[in-house]
Amino acid sequence: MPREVRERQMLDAAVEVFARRGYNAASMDEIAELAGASKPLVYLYLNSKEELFSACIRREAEALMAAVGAASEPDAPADARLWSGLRAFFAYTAEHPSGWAVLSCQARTHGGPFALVVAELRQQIVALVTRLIAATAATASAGCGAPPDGHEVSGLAHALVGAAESLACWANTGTDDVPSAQETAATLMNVAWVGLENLMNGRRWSPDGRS
Amino acid sequence: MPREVRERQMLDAAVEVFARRGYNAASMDEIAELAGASKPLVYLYLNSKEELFSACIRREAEALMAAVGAASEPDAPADARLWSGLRAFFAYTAEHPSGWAVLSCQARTHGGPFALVVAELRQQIVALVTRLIAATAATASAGCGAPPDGHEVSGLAHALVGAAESLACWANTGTDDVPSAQETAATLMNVAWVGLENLMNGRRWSPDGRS
Amino acid sequence: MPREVRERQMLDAAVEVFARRGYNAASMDEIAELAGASKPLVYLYLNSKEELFSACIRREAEALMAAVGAASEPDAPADARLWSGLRAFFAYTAEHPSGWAVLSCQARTHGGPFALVVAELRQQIVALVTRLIAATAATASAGCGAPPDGHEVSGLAHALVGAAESLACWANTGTDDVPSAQETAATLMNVAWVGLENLMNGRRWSPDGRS
Amino acid sequence: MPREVRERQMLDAAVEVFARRGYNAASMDEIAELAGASKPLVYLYLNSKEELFSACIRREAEALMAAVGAASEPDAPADARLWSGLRAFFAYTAEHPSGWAVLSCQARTHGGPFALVVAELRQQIVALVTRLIAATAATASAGCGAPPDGHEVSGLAHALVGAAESLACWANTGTDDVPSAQETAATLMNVAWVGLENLMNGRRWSPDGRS
DNA sequence: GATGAATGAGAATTCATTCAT
DNA sequence: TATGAATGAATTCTCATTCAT
Repeated sequence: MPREVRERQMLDAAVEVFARRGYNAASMDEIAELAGASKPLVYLYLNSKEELFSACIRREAEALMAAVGAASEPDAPADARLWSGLRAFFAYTAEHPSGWAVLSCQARTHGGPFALVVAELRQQIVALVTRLIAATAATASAGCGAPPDGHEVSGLAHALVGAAESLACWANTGTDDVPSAQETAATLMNVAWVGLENLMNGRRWSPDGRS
Repeated sequence: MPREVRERQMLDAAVEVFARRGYNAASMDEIAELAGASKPLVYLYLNSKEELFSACIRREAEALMAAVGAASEPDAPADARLWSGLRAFFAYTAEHPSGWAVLSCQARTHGGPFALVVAELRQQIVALVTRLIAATAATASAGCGAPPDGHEVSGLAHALVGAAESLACWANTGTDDVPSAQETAATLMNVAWVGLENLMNGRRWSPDGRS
Repeated sequence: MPREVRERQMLDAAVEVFARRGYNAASMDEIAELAGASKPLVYLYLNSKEELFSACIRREAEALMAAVGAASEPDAPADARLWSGLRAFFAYTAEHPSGWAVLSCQARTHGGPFALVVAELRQQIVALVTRLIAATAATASAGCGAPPDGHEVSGLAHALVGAAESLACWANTGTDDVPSAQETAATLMNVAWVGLENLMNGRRWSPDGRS
Repeated sequence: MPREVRERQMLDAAVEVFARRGYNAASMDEIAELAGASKPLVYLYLNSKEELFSACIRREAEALMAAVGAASEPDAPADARLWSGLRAFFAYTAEHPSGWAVLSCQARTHGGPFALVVAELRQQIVALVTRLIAATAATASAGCGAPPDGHEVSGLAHALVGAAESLACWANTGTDDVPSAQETAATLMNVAWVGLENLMNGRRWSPDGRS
């Protein structure tokens, strides 16, 4: 069996086991067994548990970015692109729960290199969303009001991404009657869009009274 | 030294170590040392690593709920209560990063009993937020429009809680220029409030055209 | 069982096994078993294989130096002290073959800290022997001839120590009809003493003709 | 590439690696890589790690014997032959430190077949030296005194060989200001020659008084 | 003649856990 | 109430060795 195939099998198995057990509790024995290979072979190809984990994170991060990136037609209006991206994000995380679990939960609980890769991934996504929101705002405000405050747009993007992450994570834990992926995407989109509109119109909530 | 004090010290130490190392990598040796007690004593009081972890989760969950609950004066208007709750939530998680880390990250990565406790906690919070939003909506809509759809309110609550969780988690990782707790609370409040208002006014975003 | 006793047993076992198998082939399992303790206990007391080996070397080096040092009455004439030292050296190495094997063979084949300790031990012994030879020379030459050349004395000391080491090592391999310890000591003493006398009298061997 | 050449490369690599790492720590991977061949080929030619090691020892032992043997013109006087042999020995060991390290250190730390080959080598050298010393003695005593005692000659030979071995070993460890090979040879020659002379003249050192 | 692919066995080390005191 | 002493069971990782090609 050629090396490439074996390596993919190993990564698949590793993602699965890391997601199920967490980094520390995941044993190389279990990974090797699930991959249908012997432990020495895993070490021959992937050197160590840390490198294996690292490879998993990189692969999953790239796949997720690719999935989200592929969803948006570059020429569509910004809001449509945001919508597509959200749907793709929820669809992908729903279809690859293990990969998403590794990215969102496991990788973050480890300092150093792992967290960095994930932080970078998140940074990219936030930047992308910020751009989309800003573009949406520009489009929408064309005929109506004040341009939005950059800082607030950024805050909105962070909140949106945070909500998306958390909801995706939550949806994958399974047991509850969580809003479906499609529903969730719609709600988020709604919040983002209407929130944006209000921001443009200067409507705010403030502790001491309504704007 | 009375048992109660010792036990608290142990739980404090355990929360700290679990947060720092993760469940598996946390060693009973380190916990015992940090607690200033001998290992057999830890076992005498808390039986096993799992029970110790479980006790940590329960204590932290209750403390968080208490902090959030204490923040809202029951007679204040709903939006003020939501605002207070959000501020309390961010304040508490910022002041107890270890406890929050255990709740949000460590506990979720372990199947079975642990995740259940956390799920329950979340359920309570979502329910609370849903009530608050609904009340806010009722108040706000008093003189203006249609009553909000329960399902959508629930979606909004989920998104809000998700965003809050994720942002709190993110804020605790520290290194980046993350919006401050106060700022974040304000942004979330804004989104929730204006989102709500729009929902009441029937304004929606939909894929095929603006409402 | 008190810790000190256990630790000594462990060191005894370790010296034995290191001597028998060599550093790398020695397994902690075998050492623990021979010490009558469990492996974790060995690690608890002696931290790692390297530290265990290091502790063995230090202990054996000190014991050897002590044995040789204790043999010589400081007020005896230098040649008597050399004689006592040689006998003590051969007696000790014959009685503690494992310790000597570790010092002479195993420790030298490992770079870094181990070799350093052994090198230091050897340095001390060579220095001691050099002093003794020089003193012997001074005594002997009192009424007869030229003072010996320091460099040659040093060379003689090196050769003597080298011969002693090698013969002790050889004697411990056992199987052959090797000269007994006592005999060997006598031969070496003879060589040293007469060699010295000749050196003082200026008699040398040279390639192109006899002295 | 013809088999013979390959085999020599493999042995060269093996000697190097065995010397550097010791028998157990030497890995067949490293040897194969250094030899520029694949591991299966090494196994095809040399069957196993033990056989490979054995082959190394045999080759190095023969080469050393050959070098020492080639140095002495059979018709020269015995002392000149001893002198030539010593110089050749020190020259060879200095030029082939890895080979000498394998012979002197690695091989001895392993029981069974390996030690035997080395013991045999040593036996041959001791025998040769004994013959040379005896011949030297015969020559020297021609006109002067008692024939030397065979047992003592043998003791002298052992001491001489031991000193030579140990000094060669020591010289290869490098770092210290060890007497140079040439110097060492001279010192040893001197000791041997004058020791011998004294033996012939019946001068001895004895514990209870000078001869 | 030569090798990429593969593994069973065993190495050091750590940990949760329990007695005897 | 408190602990020093002790361990069985796992974990990561390495290595000599063998096929199928």
